[in-house]
Amino acid sequence: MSEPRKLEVLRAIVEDYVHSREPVGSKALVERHHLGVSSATIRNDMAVLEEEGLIAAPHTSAGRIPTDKGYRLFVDRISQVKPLSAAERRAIHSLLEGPDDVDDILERTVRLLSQLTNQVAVVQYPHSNRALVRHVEFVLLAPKQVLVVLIADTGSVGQKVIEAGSDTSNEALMLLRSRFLGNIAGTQLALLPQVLPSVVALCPPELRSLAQTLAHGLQSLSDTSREERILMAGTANLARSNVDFPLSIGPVLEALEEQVVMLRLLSDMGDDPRGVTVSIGRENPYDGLAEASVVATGYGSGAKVGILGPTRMDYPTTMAAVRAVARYLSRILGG
Amino acid sequence: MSEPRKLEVLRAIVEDYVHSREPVGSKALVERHHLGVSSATIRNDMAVLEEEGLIAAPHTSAGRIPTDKGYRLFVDRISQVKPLSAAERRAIHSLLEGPDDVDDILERTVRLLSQLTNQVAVVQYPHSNRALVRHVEFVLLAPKQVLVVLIADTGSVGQKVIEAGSDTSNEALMLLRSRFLGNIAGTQLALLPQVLPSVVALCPPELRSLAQTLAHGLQSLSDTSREERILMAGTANLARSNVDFPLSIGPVLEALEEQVVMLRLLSDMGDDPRGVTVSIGRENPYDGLAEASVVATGYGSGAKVGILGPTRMDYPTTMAAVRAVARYLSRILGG
DNA sequence: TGTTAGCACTTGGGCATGTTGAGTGCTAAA
DNA sequence: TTTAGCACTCAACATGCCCAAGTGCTAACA
Repeated sequence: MSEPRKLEVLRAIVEDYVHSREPVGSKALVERHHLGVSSATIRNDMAVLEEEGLIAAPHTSAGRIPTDKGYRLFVDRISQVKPLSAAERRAIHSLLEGPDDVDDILERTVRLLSQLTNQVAVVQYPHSNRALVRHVEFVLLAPKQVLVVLIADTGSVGQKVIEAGSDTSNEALMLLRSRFLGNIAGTQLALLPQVLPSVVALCPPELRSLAQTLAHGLQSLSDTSREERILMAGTANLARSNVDFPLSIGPVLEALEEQVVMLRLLSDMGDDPRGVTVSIGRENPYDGLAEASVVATGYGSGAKVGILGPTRMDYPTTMAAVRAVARYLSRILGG
Repeated sequence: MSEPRKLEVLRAIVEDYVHSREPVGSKALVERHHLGVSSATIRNDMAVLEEEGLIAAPHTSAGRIPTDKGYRLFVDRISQVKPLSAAERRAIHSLLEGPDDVDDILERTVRLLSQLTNQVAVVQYPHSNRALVRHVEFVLLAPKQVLVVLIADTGSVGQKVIEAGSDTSNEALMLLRSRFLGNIAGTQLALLPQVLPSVVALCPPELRSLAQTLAHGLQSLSDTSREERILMAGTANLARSNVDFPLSIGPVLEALEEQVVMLRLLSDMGDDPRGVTVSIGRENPYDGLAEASVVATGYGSGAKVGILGPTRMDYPTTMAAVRAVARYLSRILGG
């Protein structure tokens, strides 16, 4: 058997199966694709493919379906990313051009991506390493409760309520606010952990403890709050794509609800700067996603966008959509 | 037939069906509940109930299942709200006592409620009519782009990016900020629409247009941004509860994703201050929820909490959980 | 008048059986 | 290496059958 034809057969099987949702047999293959050989030859090739673990037969006399490994090879070596249709490009343009809030943009992005791919779309809040401190605000909510607000020049706003060890006055907060602001305005968020201690040291001794608490709050706002959130849309697509045969949708929904799981999933995926990364079926670190694939890529300075869907998905088109959306996102939000 | 027994039969049918998921017949009924009569009598009663549209038979020789109308009567007249178990009370206490962020509290609330009821939990952001303006911030993001931040004394933070008509300087924003702050600090958010115009009028003519834009931004932050958001958790429960027979889960997921739909749904439900409100099956204004019920109630100053699940749910227990959670929420967030 | 026992009737679900068609693997020839 | 041919396998579907659960009705009963 010739190597190129073998790949061609695999490609045909994947495409047909994705399209029809049914195991594909040798005869149907030669009819739909004009490979220049007979069904018997295809059968031989299929036997080899099966031996190599690239395809499998649900039962003795049914067609073959791709295995995770088969999809993997398909994605890595065969499929070429399809260009988006003009209509899709237009959709991306028009939906993402409104120059609004970061939150707004992200929300529209997931929506768009889920509609484009008919899958569940997920986006991580952008990394803001290079963001600078714009403003700091301390608001006294209760005698021992302070709301800490950190505003970056990128337009992202972080907030957190913290507990003060002892009663606090508005005056003290005013004072501390100007101290902090004077010293860290314009500083990179990423550098806060290094800068904050010295600011605390400058504060009057009687406020030192409060300052320490506030600094701690600011720091946690700077590194975690934003980057560790995700947004998603299109969960209804899960139900749609599995209308006939029951992929267990439950575990998938559970995974989607656990932000921690999704975040780990996304960050575990290599950050291939050339293109999108695909994680197929059991390659996923989470058991509930054994029948699902994730297609994701980075945008901006390292955060992820992507989709999640059944292993049986149209990889070329999906990958194209994810890549395109990520590019626009990078452009809009800046590197 | 005696009226009280008829109701008793309906109650028994509902309870058995909720529990077993299977149509319940006359014989099984007399066995499991010690009504003092024979199955034949029950059959007669059932015939009457069916005539009144309270129960229905899937096919000729199967048991009966409650109709929407049957559930309605059950909820309105029969079921008495069950007290929560001690364990459940404890769960509510411990999970909601951490004195954190509003967002934090709400997030934990939906989680708790979904676990308590095994349904999808939904909570609307609290109405903050009585909240006072604590702070206002304008941040220049780009020459024509300003981030408007509004902080209330309740700890809620609203933010929005707006487009300025012409180039803007930091100095101008500084000036406007202090003007605004001086005039509206301490004002009720709900009163902003009345107060803001006069503030704008006080600004220097050359900044009047910008001030107008900013005021508009503040106003939209005050009335809409927070109250029109919802949080939800437990969508995976949808899949679980319908594992055997396929309630079309797709439309429900779609509804859940559309915040607008959910918001309307919640606010359309009467604001019965005495207890929880239930909307059953086709009573729901949204078609996709024809096989679902919503159990909700108000908390704080009018926002809603509730759950969504299949019509075949354990109403008494669910209602108890919703009510209990709402009470705690009111207590924590203050009226 | 309401309740009960008895009985004929309906019907979905389970089961055993038969049939069909798609698809395979193998062999022998080209 | 490819191909035609053929025996074989097996899920899916259909058919017929029986059974159990459940109903509605009628006639007797308290």
